Amino acid sequence: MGIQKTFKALSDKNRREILDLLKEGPMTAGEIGQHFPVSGATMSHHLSMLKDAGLILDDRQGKYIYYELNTSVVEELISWVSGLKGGAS
Amino acid sequence: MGIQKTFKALSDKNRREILDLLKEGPMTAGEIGQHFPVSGATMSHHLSMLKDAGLILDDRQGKYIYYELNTSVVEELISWVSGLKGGAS
DNA sequence: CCTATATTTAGATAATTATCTAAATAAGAA
DNA sequence: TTCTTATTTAGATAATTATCTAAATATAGG
Repeated sequence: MGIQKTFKALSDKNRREILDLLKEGPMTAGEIGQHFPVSGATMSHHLSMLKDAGLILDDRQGKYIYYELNTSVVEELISWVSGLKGGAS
Repeated sequence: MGIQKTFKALSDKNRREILDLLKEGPMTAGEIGQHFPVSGATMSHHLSMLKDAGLILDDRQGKYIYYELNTSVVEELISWVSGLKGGAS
């Protein structure tokens, strides 16, 4: 994964809003898509970037793919950002 | 400022490395530039984005402009990221 | 197997961004 | 003022990215 992909993923407003949505719990790609004025293909692309960055996990259940937050990478992020405050590297 | 500019600023590796450098203390644009294989104009552009995001502050002293970390925006960032862990929005 | 639904992948295009060179601005020193 | 140095701004270009439509894949249910 790496911090580069994480920040790239978070640099898009739609993707940050997807994460916000997923705070409420797992949701299918289609359900997530209903909250945004973009095509399913575009939504799939955003989900793919978030997944590649490790920020979300996917879980196929039959026809549906459920996405959920992966908070373990959030820890890594907080650690990086906190490092900015910490003082000399 | 806003979280959008902050994440956009952090989505570039060079800019994150500039912040890393500035952990050691204030530095002029020229000194920062020496650490990267880019032109002065490109460095100026990166510094401008970091400044616009509120991540650094500038302080002209004669011919030089010193840049330094601005940790107050780092707080805002940590808060946003922590919100991902926190539970329902 | 065939059809319908959910999602992704492929390919194209428009917008954004990183970068460069050249020119402009700012400041100190001769 | 003129020259030199530090930095930014302007304008152009190449690379990246967000988005779309159309086609492909995956799965469930007749």
